[in-house]
Amino acid sequence: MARPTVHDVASVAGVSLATVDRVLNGRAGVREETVNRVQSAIRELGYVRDTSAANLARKREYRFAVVLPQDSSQFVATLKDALTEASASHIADRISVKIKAVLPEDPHAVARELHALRAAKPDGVAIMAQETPQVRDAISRLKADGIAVVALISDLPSSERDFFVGVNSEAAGRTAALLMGRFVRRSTGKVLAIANSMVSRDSIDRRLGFDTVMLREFAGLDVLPSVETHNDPDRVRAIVRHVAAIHDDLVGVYSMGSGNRYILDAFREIGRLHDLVYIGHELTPRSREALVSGEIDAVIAQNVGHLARSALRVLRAKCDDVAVFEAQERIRIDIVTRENLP
Amino acid sequence: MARPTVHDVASVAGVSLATVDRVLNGRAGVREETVNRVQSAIRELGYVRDTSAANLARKREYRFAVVLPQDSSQFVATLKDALTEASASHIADRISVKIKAVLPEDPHAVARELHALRAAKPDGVAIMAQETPQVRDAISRLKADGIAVVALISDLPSSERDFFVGVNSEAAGRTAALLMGRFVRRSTGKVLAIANSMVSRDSIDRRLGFDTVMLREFAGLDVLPSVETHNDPDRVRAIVRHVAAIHDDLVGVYSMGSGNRYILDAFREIGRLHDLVYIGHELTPRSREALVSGEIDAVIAQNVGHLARSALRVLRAKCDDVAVFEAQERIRIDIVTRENLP
DNA sequence: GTTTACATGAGGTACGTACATCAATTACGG
DNA sequence: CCGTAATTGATGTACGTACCTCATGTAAAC
Repeated sequence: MARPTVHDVASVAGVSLATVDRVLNGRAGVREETVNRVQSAIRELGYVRDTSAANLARKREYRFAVVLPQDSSQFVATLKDALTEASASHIADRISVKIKAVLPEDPHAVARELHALRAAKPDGVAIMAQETPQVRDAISRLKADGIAVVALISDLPSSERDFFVGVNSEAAGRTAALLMGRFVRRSTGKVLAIANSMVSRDSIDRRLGFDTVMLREFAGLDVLPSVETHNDPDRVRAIVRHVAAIHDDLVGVYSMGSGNRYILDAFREIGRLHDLVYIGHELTPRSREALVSGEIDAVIAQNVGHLARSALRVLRAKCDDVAVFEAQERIRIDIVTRENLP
Repeated sequence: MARPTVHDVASVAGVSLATVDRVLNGRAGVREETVNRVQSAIRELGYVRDTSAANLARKREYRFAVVLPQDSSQFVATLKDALTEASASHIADRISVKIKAVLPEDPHAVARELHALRAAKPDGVAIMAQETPQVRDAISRLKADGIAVVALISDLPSSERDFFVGVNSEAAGRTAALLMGRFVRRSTGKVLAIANSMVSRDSIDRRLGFDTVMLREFAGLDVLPSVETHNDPDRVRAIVRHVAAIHDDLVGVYSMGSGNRYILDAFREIGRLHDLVYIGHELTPRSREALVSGEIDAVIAQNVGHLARSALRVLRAKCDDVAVFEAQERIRIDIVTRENLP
């Protein structure tokens, strides 16, 4: 009835505690035959290591680092808060988290930070960055040092990262398209797709997903070529005025990046905010306000609290070489409207 | 730097380990002045008890029970699976979960089960049931026995439950209405609101929320009086045919309960499934299929995995008399479409 | 036969906490 | 000043695991 312990395993396998310990912790000096005996005893009893007791005995401390882009975006700020909160609630689990901010759009800065991190010998690193050869290389070195690595928000698929904590951007774009197509009441018209920058893989994938669904299901709506704001208010204003002037049949705006501020401001200035369907990404204090006021119709979001906790859990699992509980770590694509605001 | 232990507290407070222990565990025999000294030392050091070590020493076992309605609904089935999975992933945390199924719609059956549970002296109970005087009373007795109680899915607000794990039904209904209003392309028409039964508080609240938003924002759409299916396929078929015949301007269906099967079947029979906007509740294998095929346009859901894990976490927190991490336990109202299916 | 390497056992200490026992100190009423 | 009760200290054991040392066994190599 009670949970079996190493003692039970030892007596069932007919060996001493020390041998069970050697097998469990992969230490040398045990004949293969004995290893098998111990392992079948483990299976027979359904023994599972008591991680909390093990961590206690080990005085284990998980030291994690999170590399985030150092930009003023509210999304990154809320993510940072969530990480801080999550690590605070995890002090009991012996997890400490250091947050490192690096200049975004500079692959060398990220690689430098990752390189610097190696010296601190953390147990795991979560990285939110664009995939570049430099970053891939730095991750490779971290892995060589035996450090757990997870990609956060943006996947780094061709790197050696252990796991990706985030959502499928293409599906997020498809979801945005579905809402756009269904929220727009007219069957024809133009849709503006606007992003901070279209060099990031996420933006590209979102656009891809968006176009897929728009073409397939809402062929009457015409998605204009993506425009880039580069986070410049003047540029945004110019673009918006230009687009609105040229296309008198503009019916919707899809803001692919997390920065909605300047875009909203520009549309508000020309008094078009309430008659356009506006779909954006990420829930921030500002986008929340805009949802409530009806300026934004829906936001495609990922729960930052979930992201933060998930990243820490996955890193810990990778450190302990334990299977990740996939169902719990699958980040959902949240659709947030003014009525289901969390 | 390192986490303070009872030893540190003892030396800072200038008392022995035994005294700190007495204070921490609320045992008698310590002068009030000394208690204060110890407590200020705890505050000063920021000491937090190492729960895993404490549980180890205590040989603590959390024995929880979950009372669910014994119906054949897929939603309850998936919830049960999620609970089983969650408890399996929590064996490491010394949590064991017993699931009890009781006849739904029978307050006496629930009360009987709760009464029977008292004998087993569990540490906590999660209850999914309608609020009735009998249930309220039974909860009261559980609480008197010092058992932690959380309401699951449906709140039991005027009972003595410690916490509610679930979503605000009224907000869920509002969300459904927003999607209905925006998905329907015509500005006038009839909307059918259909439920298994309208006696449950959840259904009433959903309907309330639904009407609020429909009236406020989509006044052209007329929501018909709620109809009850009582889970009877023949009855459903009759209702659906009747409604479709009378109202040739039927544009949408809001299925307020979790059972979509018969309703979908009936609409499919009369060939109306693809030209009606269909909004339902809860993600089940069947509703998932219907989303993919386009028969259902959106589903308002709650993540059952999250619900299950949340219930267990909250019960444990209540047992340890520790604060609940609110942000993590807030269940979101998920909007699920074919494009963001989890 | 002796050396050597390897395999295993036996036992201890530690982690941070709980809990029990008993001795020692203090305070107070008579 | 004594007796008694309340308070506090000192110490030990336990929880399940990790990790260390030392002893002993065995078998192959020399």
